[in-house]
Amino acid sequence: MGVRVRFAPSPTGPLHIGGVRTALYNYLFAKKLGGTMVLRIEDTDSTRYVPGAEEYIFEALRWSGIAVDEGVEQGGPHVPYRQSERREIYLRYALQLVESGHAYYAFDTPEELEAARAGAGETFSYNHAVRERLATSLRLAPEEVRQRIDRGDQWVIRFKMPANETIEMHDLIRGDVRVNSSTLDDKVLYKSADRLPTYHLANIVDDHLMEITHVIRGEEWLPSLPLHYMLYRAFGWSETQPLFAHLPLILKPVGQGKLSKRDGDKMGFPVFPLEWRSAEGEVSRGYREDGYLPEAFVNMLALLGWNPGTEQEIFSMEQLVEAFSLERVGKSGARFDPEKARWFNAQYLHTMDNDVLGTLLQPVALSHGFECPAELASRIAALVKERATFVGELWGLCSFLFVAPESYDEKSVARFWREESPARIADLREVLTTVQPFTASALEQAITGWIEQGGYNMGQIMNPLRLTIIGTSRGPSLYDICDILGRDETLRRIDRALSLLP
RNA sequence: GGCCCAUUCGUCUAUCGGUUAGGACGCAAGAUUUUCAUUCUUGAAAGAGGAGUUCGACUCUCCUAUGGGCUACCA
Repeated sequence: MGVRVRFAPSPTGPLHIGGVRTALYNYLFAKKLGGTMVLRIEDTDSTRYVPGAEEYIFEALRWSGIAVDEGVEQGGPHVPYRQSERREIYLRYALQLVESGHAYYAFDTPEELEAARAGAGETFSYNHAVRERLATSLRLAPEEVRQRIDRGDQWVIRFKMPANETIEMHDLIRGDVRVNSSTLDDKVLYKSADRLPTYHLANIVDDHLMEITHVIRGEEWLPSLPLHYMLYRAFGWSETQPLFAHLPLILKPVGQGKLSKRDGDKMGFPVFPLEWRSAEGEVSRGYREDGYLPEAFVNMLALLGWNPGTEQEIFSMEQLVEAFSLERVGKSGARFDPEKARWFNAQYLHTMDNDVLGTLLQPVALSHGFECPAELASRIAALVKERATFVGELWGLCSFLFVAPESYDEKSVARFWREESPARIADLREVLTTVQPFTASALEQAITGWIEQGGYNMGQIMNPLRLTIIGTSRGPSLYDICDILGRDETLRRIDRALSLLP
């Protein structure tokens, strides 16, 4: 049987980039091995359900280019893929565990547990040491248990974690891990209040039923791995238990802790793939809306915690699939670096097709009131793309081609506009009236020839000339600029500058 | 507090007992350019500390420190 992996997010809000990376690694692993990628929605906490979160997850994966083979949207042999629609399944399995003696009913109310915790300090643990004394089916007579349930008392089913047993586990990234079962507590598997399982039960049951072969998830799940091993054993599924790989976490760029929703706004970079508007109207930035190219975003995420073992850094999705392996995923948490994210985007932008960039530029120009033919837009894109990090910067880098300068940058004037500049530019202007054709190469020839003839140096002439035409001292080749502007506009701008500048 | 995981330049990382510890981002300098950016070259920059094991440890073991995660009727 082929490899089957799953990405199983909880619709409690927008997926953050750590989640996207987990999905990505699952996807790369599956595709590399010709396997299947399953998307399962783990909405077993009715109190934390956030409307729209599910659609957000789907769209984020789509935008990132992470294709799902089976799931809520695409269906598959194990429908439904939304856990809230699988309620009966979980109850059946929870009951099976009670019957086999691996789990038990507990009637403690949340308030009672809270009181117990408060009384015992932080050390209270619902485990082998205390369970016999609590209100559970372990202590209560069977009739009373039945009575309480029939009466409608709230109950939960807890896993009966054995005492003092060494649980030996294996992780594809971390190697062997062992832990003594006495340090573990009796986790709730199922709650009567909403007739829904908790993560642990639903997870194991679904991974088993959906024939998942590899569980690739965040490191925050490592502490519950022993429980999951014990659950597989209790069900008698150890033989077909999936292999586990726990991914290192993505940490804040500065300070302590893992990357959180709030870091983005605080430090000026998105932590979400797509923009998200909360019910309260709060807006969180997204990579897509910030102008990142999905290919760059994915490339950047892939290298955060994984490396190919070579010095290659730019990878298409196909190349990532080809190069990916869990063996080369790192063990330690990776601090997120917004600067490197920008660098990746710039790399992709610089190699983007000029025609494509041109079509992106056209609507922006139009929004500023300028109709820009495709061919021209493409030329302009070629001229300025290497100076940009984001598509959104393109307009700012080329707007001078559409709008004549209203004023002249003070610093540039102070630096380049000399006493003799007006006369020389006026002389050069006359040369420009005769250049034929008015193209970049002809202009270059004519202007450099004139400069040489006059015994000037390039900077002495070109800098003031640039100032008159675009109003600043920075930008692409002036010959190209004049070419695009055309003779009339070029001369008009020079005349205007000569009348305004000292 | 308890349990688990981790620890190489500021950051992401390579190294799977023997290397001048390599690359990338960022930073600095230089070159190119009419300017700015790009590009190229160069530079500064690292094995947490202490014990072992070994002819030899960044690499293996232990301890300490630090960082991270978990410790819910959340995932």
